[in-house]
Amino acid sequence: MPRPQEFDTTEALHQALGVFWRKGYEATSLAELLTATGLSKSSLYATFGSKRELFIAAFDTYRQDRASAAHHVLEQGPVRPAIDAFFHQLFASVNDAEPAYGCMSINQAVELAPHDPEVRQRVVQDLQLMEDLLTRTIERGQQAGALTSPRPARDLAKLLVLAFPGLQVMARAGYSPQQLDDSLQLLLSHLDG
Amino acid sequence: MPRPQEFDTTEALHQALGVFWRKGYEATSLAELLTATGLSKSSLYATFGSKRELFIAAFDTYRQDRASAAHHVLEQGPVRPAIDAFFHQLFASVNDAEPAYGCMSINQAVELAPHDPEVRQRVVQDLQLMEDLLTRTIERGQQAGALTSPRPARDLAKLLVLAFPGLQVMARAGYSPQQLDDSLQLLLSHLDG
DNA sequence: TTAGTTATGGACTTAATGGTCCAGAATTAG
DNA sequence: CTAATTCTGGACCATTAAGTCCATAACTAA
Repeated sequence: MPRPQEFDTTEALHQALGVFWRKGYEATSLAELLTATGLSKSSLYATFGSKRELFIAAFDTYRQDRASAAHHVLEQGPVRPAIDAFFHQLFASVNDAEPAYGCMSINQAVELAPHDPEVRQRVVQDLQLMEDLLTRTIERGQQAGALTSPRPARDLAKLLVLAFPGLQVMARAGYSPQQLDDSLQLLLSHLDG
Repeated sequence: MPRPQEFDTTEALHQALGVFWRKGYEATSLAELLTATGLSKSSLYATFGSKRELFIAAFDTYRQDRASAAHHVLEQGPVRPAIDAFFHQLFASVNDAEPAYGCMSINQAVELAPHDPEVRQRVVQDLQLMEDLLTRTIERGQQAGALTSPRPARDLAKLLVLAFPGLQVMARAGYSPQQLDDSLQLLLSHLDG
C-alpha cells in the first residue's frame, strides 16, 4: 500500500555530504542542501529530521567510506606505495577541476569539535583508527624490510598522523600538487634510516 | 574640536579577535562582537566598516602579535627549549580554564582560505614565515651542536611546520596537555639522531 | 557659553536562516 | 476503479543575520 520512495536515500546522503565536506556545517545553507540532493524540504525533513541530523548522517557515511578505503589501500600490496596512495587520497580532487576538499574529519576537528562532543568523539575515533591502521602497515613494512627505520612502528605512525592535518592544511591553502607531494616525500623519508 | 573616541580601538580589536579566534568567522555573530567589544553598532561600523573588514583587521592583529612572539621565543636562548616553548604557545590556553584556541591561521586555512583569496594569501605567508623562522633556529642549533640530526635545517623545519596543524587539531579535538606534549616530544625527537 | 564636530544608542530595514504544515498528487493492493 | 497510504511542493512562520540611519548626547576649542 505505501507509495514507494522516489529518491535514493543513500544517494541523497552522498550529495549532501559533498556540500558539507566542501563548505563545512555553518557555511552550508538548507537551500544548498535542497538543490544538491534534489529533494523537497518536506522530503528532506521527513527523511533526515534536521540539518544537524543530516550532517551527522552524512559525516558518518563519509567516515565509513573512508575507513574502508583506507583498509583497502593500506592492507595489501607493497607497503611504501600503499602509504603513498593513502596520503594521496587526501589531496585527490573529488570531482576534478575543483581543489581538494581535504579530509572531512580534520575539517570538523577545527570547525565543530571544540564545541560539539558528538563530533569531537568521532574525530578522535578517526585519528585513532588511522594510527592503528598505519601502525599495522608500518610493522608489516618493517618485517618485510621495506621500511628501515628502527623506531617503533607506532611512533612512526603517530608521526604520520601528526603530519596528516598539515598536508590537509596545505591542500586547503592552495599549495600545488607538486608542493604537496614534495612535503609528503619529505615526511615519508622518515620511515627509513 | 573633535570629540575624542571613548574606546580604545586596538583593545576593541583584541576583544573581537578573541571571539573570531575561538569561534571562527561564520559562527561569530555581530551581536557577540558587540558584547565582546562593548561597542554600539554604529561605533563598530564607523570604526571597522563591516564584519568582514573587522575580521581581517583582527586577523592581522593576531598575525602580527604571533609573529613577534615567535621571533622573541625562537631567536634567543638555547634552541631546544626555544622550539619547545614555541610549540607550547600553540596549546596554551588563552584565558585559562577554557580549552586552547589553537592557531588562528590554521583555523582559517580550514574555514575561509579555500574560498577566500585574501585569507589564503595570509595563511600561506604565515606558514612560510614559520618555516623560515624555524629554519634559522634549527641552523643555529646545529651549529651549536644542540641538534644532532644531519638533515638540512630547512627540511627539518618543513617537518615541524607540517606537524604543527596536527598538534592544533589534537588540541581542538580535546586531547590532554599530556598527550599533546607526548606527541610534541615525539616530533622533536626527529631533530636529533 | 557657545559653536562646531563627532561619538553613540537604538529604531529600522532587508534578506536569509532553519523549520513546520497542509492540501493534493501519486502509487499500490484489492 | 477505489481506498488507503505516503510522498511531495510550496506556502508560511518565527528568528536572526548583517547593515543603515538619524536624532541626540557629549566633548573641545574659542
